[in-house]
Amino acid sequence: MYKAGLFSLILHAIASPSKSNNVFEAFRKYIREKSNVTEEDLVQIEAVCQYKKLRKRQYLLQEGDVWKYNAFIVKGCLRTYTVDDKGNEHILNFATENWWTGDRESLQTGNPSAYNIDALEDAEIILITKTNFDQLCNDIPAFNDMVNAILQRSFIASQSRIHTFLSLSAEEKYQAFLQKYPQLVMRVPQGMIASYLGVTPETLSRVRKQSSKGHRPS
Amino acid sequence: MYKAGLFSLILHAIASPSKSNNVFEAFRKYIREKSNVTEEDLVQIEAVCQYKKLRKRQYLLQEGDVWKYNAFIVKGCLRTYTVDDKGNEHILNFATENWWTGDRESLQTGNPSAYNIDALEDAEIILITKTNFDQLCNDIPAFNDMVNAILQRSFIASQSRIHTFLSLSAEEKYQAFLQKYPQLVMRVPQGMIASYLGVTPETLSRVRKQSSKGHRPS
DNA sequence: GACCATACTTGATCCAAATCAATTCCGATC
DNA sequence: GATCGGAATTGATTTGGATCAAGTATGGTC
Repeated sequence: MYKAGLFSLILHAIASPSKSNNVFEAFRKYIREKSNVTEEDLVQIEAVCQYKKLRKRQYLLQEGDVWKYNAFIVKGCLRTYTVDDKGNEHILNFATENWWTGDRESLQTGNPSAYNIDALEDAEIILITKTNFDQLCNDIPAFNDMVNAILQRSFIASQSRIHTFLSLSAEEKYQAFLQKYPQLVMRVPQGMIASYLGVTPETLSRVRKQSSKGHRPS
Repeated sequence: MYKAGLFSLILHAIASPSKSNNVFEAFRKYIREKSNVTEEDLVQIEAVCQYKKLRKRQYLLQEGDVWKYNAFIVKGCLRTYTVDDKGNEHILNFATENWWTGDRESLQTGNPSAYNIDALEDAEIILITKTNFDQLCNDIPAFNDMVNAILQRSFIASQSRIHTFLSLSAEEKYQAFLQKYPQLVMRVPQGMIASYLGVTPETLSRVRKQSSKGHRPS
């Protein structure tokens, strides 16, 4: 245990540890695919990247803390959620490999976050502070464009999720989720999917039973 | 009637008609407040603006059409909504003075829109085609920054609305709406607010009755 | 391989909100 | 100022999903 802690300290201290090379390679690949940055730009980007490991159940952000980064997920699965008075969790989103996460609102305003973010699986993450990130956006137009394209897509997705709440039943929301995020269904506990859809675990369980009856009655 | 049509044709034909001067002045004011564009930039921006009037109930966009603009509202109130199989309307958002509207998804993908946008009151709108708009973003960094800031805020707001659906009751959603958009409550028919909140008009009516009992029992 | 904690299922009951069905209340139009 | 049509209210009833309460896997740990 103590050894592991020491090792990760070393990882942080040295510039390009062997382990995180793979990590950055995944990040580089992502950026190359999504934008037209040059190799020199990539060097500048990597220079401000921090590497972070999370074990399952560990927090990336806790309610009440101010969020100061942009977080890119290299490996693993995280969730953003709140806990209400009655202790119920409400999941705002999941994020897996090649997605970004964090609390844009807290980042923007500097106010304490209303959200928790934790790891559903062991995870590896790249963090860039807001200051550095803004600098990158200023210095590298292609990076800026990429960031805006991502934001645009996020917004469109969230509009579509709102529409889901306005117009679909529990069953329909689940079917839509299956369509949209088939990989997540395998990775995420069912109760959390229920929470994401805004229904109880019991309801989702029944919905699944029902719809399995419909298809292929064996 | 015919006269009015002729007049608006003339409005379109000439460069800076007296009437739309006021319109552009409102737009200029907005941009000056929200960004650091120069007066020359403003000239470039205005050069690509189209002016459009809508009467109450008129459509800005109909389901199935491809949306090609960014629309700034100078005056009036519009809504974006869908109609489901049973004929129920689901309102995704309202937009009033100094807001932008349109369908980002259709604009982005070039696919036919799933949404309708129409005017709840007579409205005056400035339209900029996607092509021109992208050009402005390229040419004028301050304009680009403004646009991204707006998108950022829209995303944050829509996250917060999602949270609303996950965690609040009908009554709580209405109270939150009152807090967030007090002006809209006066302008928008109650049934449409119900639709925006994802409840029936009957439920909203009862919710209001209940909560009025609670406060100041006369 | 026994044990425990956590997730999932299943059943019974309850409740918030939907639906169905009249009124009543306006604001626009003649 | 009478009339008409859409909006809001109100009431009665139904219902989808929540809640409460056991069971039943299932995966992780010793």
